Order: sequence, then structure tokens, then C-alpha cells
Amino acid sequence: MGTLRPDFYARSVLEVAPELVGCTVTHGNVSGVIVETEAYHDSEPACHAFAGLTPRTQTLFGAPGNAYVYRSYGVHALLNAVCERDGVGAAVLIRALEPLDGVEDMLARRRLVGRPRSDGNGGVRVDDLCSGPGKLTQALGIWLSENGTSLSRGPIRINGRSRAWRDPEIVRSTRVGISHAVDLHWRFSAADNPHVSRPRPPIAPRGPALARVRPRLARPRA
DNA sequence: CATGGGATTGACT
DNA sequence: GTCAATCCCATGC
Repeated sequence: MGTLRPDFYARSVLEVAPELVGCTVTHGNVSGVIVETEAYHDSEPACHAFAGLTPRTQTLFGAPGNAYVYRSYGVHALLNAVCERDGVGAAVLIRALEPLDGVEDMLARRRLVGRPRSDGNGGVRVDDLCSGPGKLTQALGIWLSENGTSLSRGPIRINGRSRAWRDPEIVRSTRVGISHAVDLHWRFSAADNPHVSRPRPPIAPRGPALARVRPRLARPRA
């Protein structure tokens, strides 16, 4: 599985977002498999680029295959892959990873946040290491300074799907944490993967029997 | 220039 | 379920 080239990203963000599920993000000696993404496009008001070309959205409107890293809630760095042609503001938000390499380093970084609790990993379970867009940048050590760097040649790399992730089952649902365009089903998650973020997406359709057994999981939002 | 609102998380009730 | 932390930047006066 080689590093994805810019032309992979130079397509509709709605094609790229589900195809990034199963791909691998690498930063330094840590890596993880993407298990959840969201698509954003300047045509809809939840996207930062909806406001047009500003200092903040310059990266978004720039070349496909670059990293758009921005600060969220004044606290967290969120990682996106810029998509579509130069001049279009579109990106895929990387929302969750299944940790692959460097788990010890991820734990070390994630242990530093919040007050330590009295469990084994200083308050962080492996399933929760990268189960959110702010968590995964913390675990991988990705900084705001890497905004605009190439995902093909820069410090952050995204590689194509490994054999184990060929043709993953993907669940489609609404995006998280936004107040506009809430009806768009532009969130893509690996079905039944324990590393996806909250709120958990609807379970994958598997036939009526299982749906009857676990009805409570169908509507996780409160 | 002042203000307000987040593509969130973790701790606490 | 509720809430604070924290800062960039878009918007409006």
C-alpha cells in the first residue's frame, strides 16, 4: 500500500471520504487505520469554506492532497485532507483511527491531557486513544504548524488500504457537532468498529434478527 | 476594535 | 446529561 497521490484527492469529496476509511495515517513512528471520516464542501454552511476565501480557509481552497489542520473550540487540532480541484473549498475530516504502530507513544501523549484517574493507563483506554478528531491528533502528535503540508510528501502521510481493509463495510450517517446542514449524511464509519467516535453511528444493516436483538443501538443520539 | 461562536473533550452530577 | 476550558477568526459596528 503506497502513499496516496494528490490525484486521489482531486475528486468529489463525497467519493474520497468513504474511500479514506481503511487507509492508514502515519506521523513519525506512529500510525493508525482511518475508521471514520466526514465530508465538507464549500457549497454547504457547515464547511469553513462556506464563508469564502479568508486567511483561515486558504488551505481549504488550495491544492488537493494537503493537510488542513485547524484549532477547534480553542483547544484541539483537527486534521482534514483537502479535496477537489484547486479553487474549490472541500476536505475530509479524519474523525477516528484504529491504532496500528506506536501505541505506547500514543498512550504517552494522551496520558498528558486531563486529570489522571486511577486506572492502569492514566485514564486512557486503547479503544479511546484515537476515537475522536481531537484525540487522534493528540495521539499522533500532529500540530497546527502542519497546516498546509502535503499528505504525499510531508510529515503526515496517508497510505492506501492494506489487504485486510479491502472493501470494508461502511455505515453512512449525519455529521457530528455541527449546527448547519445537519441533515446531510456525510459521515462515513467502518461498521461496528470499536474505535469510532461518539455518538456512535447506526449499526450496519445485517438482517431483521440482529436488529431485533439490539434495538437500543439504533438511535444513539440523546 | 469588540464580540460570539464553534467540525471537542474530559470531568463531574 | 451538563459544563468549562480556551483561542482563532468571521462578523458587525
